[in-house]
Amino acid sequence: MIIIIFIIRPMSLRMTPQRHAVLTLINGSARHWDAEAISRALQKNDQRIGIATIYRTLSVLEEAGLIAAVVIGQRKHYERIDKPHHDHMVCEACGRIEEFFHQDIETLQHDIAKRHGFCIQGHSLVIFGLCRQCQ
Amino acid sequence: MIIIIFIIRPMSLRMTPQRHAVLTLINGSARHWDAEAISRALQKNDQRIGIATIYRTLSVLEEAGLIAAVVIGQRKHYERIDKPHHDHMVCEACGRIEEFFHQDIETLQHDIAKRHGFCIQGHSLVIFGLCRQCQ
DNA sequence: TGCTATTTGATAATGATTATCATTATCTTT
DNA sequence: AAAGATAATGATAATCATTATCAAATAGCA
Repeated sequence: MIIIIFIIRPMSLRMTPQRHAVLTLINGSARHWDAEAISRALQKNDQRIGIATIYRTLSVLEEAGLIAAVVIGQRKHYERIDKPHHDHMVCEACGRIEEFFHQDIETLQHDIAKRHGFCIQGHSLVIFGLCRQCQ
Repeated sequence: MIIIIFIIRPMSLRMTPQRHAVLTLINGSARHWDAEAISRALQKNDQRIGIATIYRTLSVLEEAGLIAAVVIGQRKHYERIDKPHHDHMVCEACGRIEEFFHQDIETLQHDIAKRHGFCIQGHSLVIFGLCRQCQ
């Protein structure tokens, strides 16, 4: 599955070493990344990529459907695209991001949106508080 | 109720004309405001307040519990504090923000957080899509 | 290999927000 | 009403995340 993601790319999207590095990093775990974190992590691997390129690359990869973006707090985060839909719990103390999925919540969201005559394109649900470790 | 909100202020918080203007504007309707919108609206009323003061005032009023803040998209919005808890549906086309409340969703959120050993401090639920008018 | 169009990196620019600082003003006491 | 202490303002500089610019580099195709 991961291999397929690497090989398939939209028409005219070039696979540069920089894009490959970002994609590999993001697909290497379930973690959520912001641009800064990606830059730092790649630098640690002796892969120095300009910050402007990081932002551009993330934007291009997202548009191409190769990675997923989610806004948590006031910042954009990125994660691998092959995860099923989920929402987030964010620890206010340590910043840890946990994922969750609850079918009933999904369903009720659709119900209430329909009741408002609203055509859903997506949703963002973030529960913030303290994780188990920080309590 | 509104009158009480105006009169009661935390110790050492001074009630300047600027703060009064912002508070009055926000409490004048159920609308959601960002800093820029507030600045523009007040200017229209010939109340010219520096943008730095708008930001400061919003921050102070929020901390004092006199207004409520909510992050929608990547920007902070402010609204009157006397509304019951609610979440938001945001139209991607026109920007309109509708409010909703669904007790079952609230309950299920508590359930799943508990299951994760997570101590909830709050949550943010934004459904984005197209409102009735924009479809 | 050559060519074309895309992409990069460094840096400037942008926009939302916050910090700074001299000046102003609120609020309490006298 | 005046004085005094301290909070608040406005204008502008600074900060930060992000985007735009542009010359140089490079991916990918013929």
